[in-house]
Amino acid sequence: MGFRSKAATERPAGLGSGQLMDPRIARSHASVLQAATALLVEGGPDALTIDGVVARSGVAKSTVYRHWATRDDLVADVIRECAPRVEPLPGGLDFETALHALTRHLVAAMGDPQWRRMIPALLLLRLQHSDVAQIDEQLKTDQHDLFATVLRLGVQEGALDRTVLDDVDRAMALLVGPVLMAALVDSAPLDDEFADEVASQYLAASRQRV
Amino acid sequence: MGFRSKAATERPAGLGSGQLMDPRIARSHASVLQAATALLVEGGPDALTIDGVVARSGVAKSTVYRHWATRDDLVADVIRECAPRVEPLPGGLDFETALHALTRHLVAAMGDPQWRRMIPALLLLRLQHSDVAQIDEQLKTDQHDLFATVLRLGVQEGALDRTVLDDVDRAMALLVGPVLMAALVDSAPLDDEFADEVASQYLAASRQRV
DNA sequence: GAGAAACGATACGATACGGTATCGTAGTGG
DNA sequence: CCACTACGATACCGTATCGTATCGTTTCTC
Repeated sequence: MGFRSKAATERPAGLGSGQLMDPRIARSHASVLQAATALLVEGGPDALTIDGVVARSGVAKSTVYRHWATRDDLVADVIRECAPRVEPLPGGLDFETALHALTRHLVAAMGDPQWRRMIPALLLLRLQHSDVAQIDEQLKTDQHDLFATVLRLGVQEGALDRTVLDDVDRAMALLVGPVLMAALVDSAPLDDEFADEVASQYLAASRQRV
Repeated sequence: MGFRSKAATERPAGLGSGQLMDPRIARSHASVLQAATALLVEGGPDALTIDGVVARSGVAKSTVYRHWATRDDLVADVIRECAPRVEPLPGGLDFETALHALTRHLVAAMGDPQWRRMIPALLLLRLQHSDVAQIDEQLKTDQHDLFATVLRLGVQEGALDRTVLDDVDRAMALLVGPVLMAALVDSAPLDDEFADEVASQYLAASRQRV
């Protein structure tokens, strides 16, 4: 993932955390990232070329290569920047409301048009690009953990069979799948109503099972 | 989509349908298509290059361009060839069994490893490639019609509210989504058990609604 | 204000790829 | 057996792209 990029977003050694880095670096870094993101979103991975970024951002090619060692590093950074952050849910919720909060959080994350356009690129690049593969795995495990805690809640309340915890991924397929499909194919609007429908559907099925 | 490709798979004018075409054409056509498919599956759209196809298939470049006017036509043909064929369900089924048959048919189609690897490519290419976009739309409308007939069955039996027919796409998101997710992310095995689970979940939720 | 660091502009090399053209060869169908 | 057609090999052109190198200029930091 290009340590140069990391170095550009952190402070140089020997500076306090209040101390900001060279604003020139921040500027060019941000400009490049923005242009690269736009290109990736609009035209897919092939459209994200160095020359394209140079033309669109107004940043010189030499500067781009000062921040990213290679084009692949830039691509990975763009995806990493756009990927939704998985944040834990507030504690103290009962299972049903937690599940609804989870699906709502999900549709909100997948609703970001930039991210929606980036998902196919992520699915493709992760197969050949180890950095992108790592981003994908990170995202997956974070979501997995989040779902596991919510499902554990359901088990504790007796609403779910204990065995769901043995196959969290399967439950995720049932819950995330519809949202992913809606995001990829525009088969349903990504609003809270849809989120609630997905959650309710899962709950209805689990009630019947128990 | 390259009329040349079409011409290569059909018989020259003036021949009866029993009459086969020049076997040399069939051979080279098949070899190219097979090599191109492998390249697309293994390395994504970028890996499907003419030179790569030439190297892998043993067919000369001039021959490739005799059958396909351009690289994009070849790509479209590869996707078209691999895309699952949507065939109507047997008539006379009741709603529940029809729905289960539908989801089973679905997991069978999405289970094809070649097609699974091709879905991200399809999702990306349809945005810039009109031929691929057409394949995607064709597939979508075929599936839509299939689901519509099954859902109509549910309405006739009183198992579904009449309003589902106003938003077949939403129902498809709920039913196809989990399967798509499982195919893309390997979150669940694509077997009949999973298909039945998806169908049952949808049924449980709809029973509760009515 | 001076030194240092980042930047812009540009030229350049290497490579990969799409697509065309040519020509001799081999297989097919009548 | 013969004309015809498809094929293989190869050379070639134009272009896009990655990545490097150089050098004068701007801008920040101290």
